[in-house]
Amino acid sequence: MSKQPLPKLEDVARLAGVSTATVSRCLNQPNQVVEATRKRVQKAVDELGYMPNFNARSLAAKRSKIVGAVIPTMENAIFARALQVFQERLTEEDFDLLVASSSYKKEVEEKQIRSLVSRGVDGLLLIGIKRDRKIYEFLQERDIPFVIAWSFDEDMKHPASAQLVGFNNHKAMASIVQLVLDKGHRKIAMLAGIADNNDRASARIAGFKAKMAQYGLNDPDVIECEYDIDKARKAFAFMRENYGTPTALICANDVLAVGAALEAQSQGLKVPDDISITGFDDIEIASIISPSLTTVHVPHKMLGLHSANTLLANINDGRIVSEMELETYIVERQSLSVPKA
Amino acid sequence: MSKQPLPKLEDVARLAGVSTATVSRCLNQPNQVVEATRKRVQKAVDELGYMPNFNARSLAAKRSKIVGAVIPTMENAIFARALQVFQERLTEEDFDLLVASSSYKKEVEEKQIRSLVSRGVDGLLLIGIKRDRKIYEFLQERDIPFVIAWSFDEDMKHPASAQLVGFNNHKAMASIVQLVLDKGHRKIAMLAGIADNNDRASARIAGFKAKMAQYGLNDPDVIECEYDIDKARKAFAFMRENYGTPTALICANDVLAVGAALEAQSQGLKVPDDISITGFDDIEIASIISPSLTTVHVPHKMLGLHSANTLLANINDGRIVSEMELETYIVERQSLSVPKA
DNA sequence: GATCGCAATGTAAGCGCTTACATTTGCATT
DNA sequence: AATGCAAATGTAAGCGCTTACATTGCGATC
Repeated sequence: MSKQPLPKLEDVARLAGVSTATVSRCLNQPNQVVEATRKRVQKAVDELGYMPNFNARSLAAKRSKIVGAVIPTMENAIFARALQVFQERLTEEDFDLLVASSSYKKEVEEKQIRSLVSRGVDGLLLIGIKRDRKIYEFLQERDIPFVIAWSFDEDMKHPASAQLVGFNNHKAMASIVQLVLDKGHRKIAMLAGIADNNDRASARIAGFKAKMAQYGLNDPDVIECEYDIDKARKAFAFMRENYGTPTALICANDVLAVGAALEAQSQGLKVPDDISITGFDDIEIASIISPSLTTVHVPHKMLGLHSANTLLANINDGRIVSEMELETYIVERQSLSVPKA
Repeated sequence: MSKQPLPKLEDVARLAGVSTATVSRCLNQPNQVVEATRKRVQKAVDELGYMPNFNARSLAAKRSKIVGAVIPTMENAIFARALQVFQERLTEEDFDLLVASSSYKKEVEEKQIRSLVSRGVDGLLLIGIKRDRKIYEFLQERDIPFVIAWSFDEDMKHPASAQLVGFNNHKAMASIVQLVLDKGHRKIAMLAGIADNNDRASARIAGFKAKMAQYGLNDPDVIECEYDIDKARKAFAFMRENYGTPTALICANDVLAVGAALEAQSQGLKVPDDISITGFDDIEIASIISPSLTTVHVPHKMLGLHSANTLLANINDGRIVSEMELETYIVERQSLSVPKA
């Protein structure tokens, strides 16, 4: 209750009989201070229970030791887990993490980015490439290091100052479509994510269509749907009613695939006997649902880890790792088989 | 590249022909400024693309508009989702969120709390009650509002300054054990969380044992296990080998239950025919695994929302909501049935 | 029209640090 | 012992805001 004033640097300096500059150096560049002094200061710090005020430090030093992350949502395990690793890595270097989620909304994301920058973050983690040019300009003007994670599609324009840590969504999707085609499927539809303002979603759609076109299958059925199990169920039901039932359904992520599989099963379809379903991401749920999901494994931990490393290298040493492409691979499980005769 | 100096409050003031105090008021208490001036200032702000420096603001105003959260992990969907709601609510009030995760480690958590406080957070979200007295003293000395979420067990000592938003873990666990007993099971074991330094885990164990004791079933088998599917599988295998197979297995959360169910099935046991399994949390996976899990529904969104509200009421208006007990309920699905004859 | 009271605005002192620059110290050289 | 130089420490000017307090302006009141 008393709320006695907290000790500040000056108090430590006085008690230790040194100047504030020396105390500050003890805390920030200890090797510049001779051992005897350092010990004396440390003693004073302990005695007073001194803790630095990071806001004052950030203001004076113009660096905050805070990194910001704007992700679509923590509800999808793929982001939650990547963020977990990202945060753990940051913590190792004494950085803290400010998180914001945009719910895949462009304007929200923009606001969040500005807010985090106002907070003085030393770096920023962003998901996906596609966003207003003015945001990138904004970031560049202020010299804020940022990494763009998750996307790595050649054809995508990205600002020179960006650092990429991602995978090729187009290619990964095409590869699993190839697998489905190899199994003999031709009547293939896609349950996609909302492509608007989402380059991963649109790259996956493009990958699907491109591969289909290679087999002369033009204009395949594609329905866009939010990443939500219930919405996926409804979307799948809608698809069956309006476009008929494909022999294989490609889903833009595992959440959609789970929704579709559940709906298919509750409509009496056997998966994969009556309909094959594939996912994307390889989150835990993919191996637990039955039938387990054949899906594209996205290296989410690596994404989180390398994003952190890239950012830290830039912030701490000015080292720029401009691009890092990670590999995906297909995990074959039970939800994909050859089509019924 | 240019990195021209960013406009500051003073620049805005000069351009608008007012004092810095007036600009500051426009930004923070606009109603104290007459409309004409406000417009003029707004124009200057737009013209310069001015953005306030939050570190300077926090330093001067002694409030940061940042709330911190230390959670065990984002890997468990129950926390990720609660955090998502928590963050969304904070964003509505222009607060940002600093997150840290402790991996259930006491010392890590302590360090994180100190770090967040050093950052000048206006409030703190903590999971569970049990922690060193000195941490609570630390928080009280600094007048940091904090809410303790997830726990709400009567017998637990908690500091007067704490605000609780939780549910009764003991009671909730006892209730599902009751249900299992009602089905006729008597050979019941528990796959528990690590009780050390985790009051939810220990309360759940206590709830289990207390209910068992009511039925004269003393010293039931309890194995503690980290919340991880693979570890749960191994723990279940270990349990069978060393203690035999119960007719019902109570799990301290859904992750453990899923692990146990998968292992049981891969060992040729039918769930629930050969062994009933119950979970706790009711995360998405519980309804997706087959057989779907009978489990305790934990109102994670409400936990996130009310934690945010409680904190905001305290920070913004000094209003103290000291306790808020949320209800859990059992969701009956397929993994629990009567024991085999 | 002088007086009062309140609302709007201005002045300027910090908030608690960091760091450029100045000064002192200690030590090797001569 | 005098000299020089680098390493250690000190001095003090900010960093970009907020806010207590002082001042000004303006309509209402007598």
